[in-house]
Amino acid sequence: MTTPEENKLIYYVKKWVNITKDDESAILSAFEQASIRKKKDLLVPGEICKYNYFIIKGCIRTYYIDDKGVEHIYHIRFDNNWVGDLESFFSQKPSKYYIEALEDTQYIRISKDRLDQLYDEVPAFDRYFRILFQKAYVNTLKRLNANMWEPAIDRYKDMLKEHPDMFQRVPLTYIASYLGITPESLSRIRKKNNQ
Amino acid sequence: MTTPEENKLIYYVKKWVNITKDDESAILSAFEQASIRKKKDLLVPGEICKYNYFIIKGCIRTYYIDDKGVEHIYHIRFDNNWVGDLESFFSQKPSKYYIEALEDTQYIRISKDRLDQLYDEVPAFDRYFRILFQKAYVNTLKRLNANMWEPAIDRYKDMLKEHPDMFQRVPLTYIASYLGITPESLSRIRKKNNQ
DNA sequence: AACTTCACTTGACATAGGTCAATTTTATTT
DNA sequence: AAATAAAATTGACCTATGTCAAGTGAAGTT
Repeated sequence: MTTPEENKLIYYVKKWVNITKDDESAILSAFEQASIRKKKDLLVPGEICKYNYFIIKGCIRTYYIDDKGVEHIYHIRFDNNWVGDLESFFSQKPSKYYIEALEDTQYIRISKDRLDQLYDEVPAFDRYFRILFQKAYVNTLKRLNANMWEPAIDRYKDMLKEHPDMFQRVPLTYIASYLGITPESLSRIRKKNNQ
Repeated sequence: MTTPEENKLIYYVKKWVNITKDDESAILSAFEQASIRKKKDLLVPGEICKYNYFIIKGCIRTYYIDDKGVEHIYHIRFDNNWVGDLESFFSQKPSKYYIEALEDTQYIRISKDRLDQLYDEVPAFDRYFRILFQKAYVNTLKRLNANMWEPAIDRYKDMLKEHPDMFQRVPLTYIASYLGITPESLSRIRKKNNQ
């Protein structure tokens, strides 16, 4: 009944909260499984973000395009991570973002209504997301701090250390945007770092 | 039994989740009320952040001091907001931050153990914090975006618009740090903005 | 009221990183 | 394999913001 794909979510939920067998099946039945091909969009600006996505395997980026036509990347996420435009998802108002697959990607997804239902059915799931958001918030504060007060080369070295896989799987242009610099600057930083 | 101070918290909790009268008293009994004078610290680096604080009235900043001795301000918060070093609070490991009163401040506080208890007693409180962290996360992403991709003058104008009170209550030096610039730059930006 | 400290402003100069344009390298498509 | 497109590099130059130092003003303290 439960595929290995879905069980990956259960595995990660159990890392943080206790759930019963009943909870497990309630959770699993709330998700749909799907996949998307490289370069295709899960969401484009103007659309409402109807789902919250959990990546089983693959790579997803979220970004927006500013007035001058420049892309700015918020997130690049791999296996076993959540993605979505939370703001649009929770308000059910149109999004400003693109959510795009950078690799062929398998995911599971849950709609807002279904998630709200699930929160009522399985209070532990409320707690799971409380913990998840808490961690996401702390991490984003750290990223903010690094972007405000650390030079780009330190942010680059940090990423090399924390996410070496990123450089295998994602073009440098995207990594540059995620780090808050231009591709040219990243190129120069890498050159300096290799000498 | 319940003072007006404590009821402010209940008022804000009720904005987001439904709670019973029993829940209300469970919540209220979990908090202690206290106050702190201007320029005094709720937390200094090396200490564990034992409490999460809800400001009833006053102003609190959180900041750290870098290797070069420069202060960097994360948050400046007024009445009806939460403050604390979440990372230290949840891990119960030593903090890197100062949490300091910028005005004489009344607050209520809750310890980690008591909060964990409360989450079990009142599942709605879990949900309340889920929603709170979710919002904090989205807001921090916006702040990150602004700091990465918008010029300082836009961030300044934004603050003028969204938090005009800030300029009444907080020295410009602190506002500059919060905006991610030096006091000198803020001074020049303000000059330019007035002409 | 005088003293001291802190907050703010201004100027001269420095620098990290951005911009634009050309070139090379790598990947994708036919 | 050739053709095309996309990604990455490099150089010359620019700009926003930082740094350091001096000066003025405002606020808190004795």
